[in-house]
Amino acid sequence: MEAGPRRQATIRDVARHAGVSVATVSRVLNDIPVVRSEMRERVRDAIAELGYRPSSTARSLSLGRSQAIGVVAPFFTTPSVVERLRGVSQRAGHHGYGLMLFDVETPEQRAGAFRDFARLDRVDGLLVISLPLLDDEVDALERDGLPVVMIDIGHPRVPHVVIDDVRGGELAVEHLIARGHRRIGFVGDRPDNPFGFTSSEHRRRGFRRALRRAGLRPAPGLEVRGRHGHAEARALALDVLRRDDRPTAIFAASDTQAVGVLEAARALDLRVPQDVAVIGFDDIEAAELLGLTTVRQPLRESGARGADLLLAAIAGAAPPAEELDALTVVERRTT
Amino acid sequence: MEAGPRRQATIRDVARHAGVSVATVSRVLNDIPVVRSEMRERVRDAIAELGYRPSSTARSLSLGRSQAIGVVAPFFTTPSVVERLRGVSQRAGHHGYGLMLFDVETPEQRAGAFRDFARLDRVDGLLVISLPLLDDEVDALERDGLPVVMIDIGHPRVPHVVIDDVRGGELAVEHLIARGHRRIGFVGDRPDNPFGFTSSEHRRRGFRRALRRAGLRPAPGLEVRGRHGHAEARALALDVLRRDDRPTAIFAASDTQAVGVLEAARALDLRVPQDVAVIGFDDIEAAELLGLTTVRQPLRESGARGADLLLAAIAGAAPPAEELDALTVVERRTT
DNA sequence: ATGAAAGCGCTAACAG
DNA sequence: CTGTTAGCGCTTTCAT
Repeated sequence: MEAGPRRQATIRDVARHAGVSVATVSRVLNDIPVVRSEMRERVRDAIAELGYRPSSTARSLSLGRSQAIGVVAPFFTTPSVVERLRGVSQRAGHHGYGLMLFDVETPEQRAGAFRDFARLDRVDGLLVISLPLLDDEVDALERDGLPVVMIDIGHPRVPHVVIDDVRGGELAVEHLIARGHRRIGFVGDRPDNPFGFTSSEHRRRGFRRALRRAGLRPAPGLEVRGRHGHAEARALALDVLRRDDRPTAIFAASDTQAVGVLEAARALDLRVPQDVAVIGFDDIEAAELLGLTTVRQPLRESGARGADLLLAAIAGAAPPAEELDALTVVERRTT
Repeated sequence: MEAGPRRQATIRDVARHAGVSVATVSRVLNDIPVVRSEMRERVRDAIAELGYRPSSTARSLSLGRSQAIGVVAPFFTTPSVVERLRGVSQRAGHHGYGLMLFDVETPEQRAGAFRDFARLDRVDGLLVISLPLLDDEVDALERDGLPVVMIDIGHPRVPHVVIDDVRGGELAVEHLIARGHRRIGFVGDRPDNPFGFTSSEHRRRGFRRALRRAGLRPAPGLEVRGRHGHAEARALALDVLRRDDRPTAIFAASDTQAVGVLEAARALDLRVPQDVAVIGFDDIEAAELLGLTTVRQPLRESGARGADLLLAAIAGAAPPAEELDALTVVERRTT
């Protein structure tokens, strides 16, 4: 039952066991071709017999890099982050990099994640998803020489991959207008949200622009904003849908919020899309399941691109800012 | 523009700058009370002026531990994993542990994740979610003295946290029977799935037991199994729902599969729950959004408990196997 | 082609 | 209370 305290074999044990020097073992480990094949064999055998596994911590210290990247994001408050993470994971894994997660669920944690010295140094670079970076933070990161790439939100001094949220908002509204809607509501995040998310406001700008361009004027009461989340969106939508001048369609700044709108419609016994049409934004997994029409943004790809940029930055390049332009309306059953 | 190659300050720089020894700096860093407050001040100032951040890699090497735990799981194929991860993240963060992710999306990756020597040593323990461990793997892990805890699936020699899936299957079917259903179908995973998931079969056992107990006999054609995923489940459900002896209710072994059943029902213009009732398992986030009746298992809590057990194991304890028993049917709109 | 030895940055005896 | 120093396990000159 007792797992005897059998110390892990070290490179020295292997060297001794194989009757060679540690340098030789290291060379074998790193596939450095100079080693005679006979030696190589001896070392390989010793490794197998001892069940030796190199210590990546020691390796990191010696090399000055860790082969891991950190990902800072609100993983569980924002479903789209998980989707992006898929892309990140795929690319990072492909290049032999490990993934260290820093979940940020509250504004306090947010500050902590960047200040957390103890943790930050064990990654070779940082990927920041959906969270804006303050100038001080960028200063600090630059001072430390830690490569950073942002996804879904930009900063003038940081390479990032974003989409054109304003255009996305336009697309959504153009879709509704094309279907004959003239009184269109909007449900989104409040501009002063604690994390500083900005995409909702950009999408609202697109919403307004599309209305204006179509000769429509946004009715003030039909635009509502609140905390992110489907429950909050539900409450907001309830208000809007109870008005006398109830909109015939609602654009929600995210699929999560669109779900809230759908819930509100059901609560009021309104049929979707006959009584009220709904379009969301993102195309998270649940959107397909719910049959939600939405503006699709390439979530997985944004993660993949972000990871690639970061890897390039770690390798010494100075990656550019990128704008992904694959926004499309995915029409399903809610419009 | 050039981020001048300003080398990171080390503990020695701080010591020099403050006119003390590295040992003293180390003591200040680790809050060891013996240091005179005057010294402490000097050190603190030096740290601030130099913008010094301790290297956790060096610390890990010296200490022999990394303050991080690894999580191995099929993160993106199984939505419930993400939910469990919330619990893990919360507890790990609470105890100052970092999280290293090892995503396993294919059976090949699966083998790799456990063999990946280079990565495994940088965590103090391993949490394995929803993936069975082979005896050899457990041997290897024990030999290396790496603490492991499993979630959602057990192994005789590994502490784990599971639920009673058989009982869960019973609950689902009892719920349907209580609503008058007598011809009940089942959609689940095939027993020989590539990852070796087992919960579906256990739930099926519960399904059968409940039928038997109610004096009903399972009609062979109404029980179907295939690859995991909603698309596959949809196809399977389509077959079942097209039969002459179409069931009046279907128990899906997971919410993901229940979604497929719902899609099939819609494709055939069957009303839910009038023409066919559907109950799932897990209570993932989408279940609420879809109004899916389901057997709720405490996903977040399983993650939290697993993390706590692992932390205890790392601290030297020998944690037990645990069975969470908070299974309940959450009735929504599909039954 | 191989080995000896000097780090990488930190912790923890041990001395004083 | 503070400093000296020997590791932690690996990589990498520099010799040979």
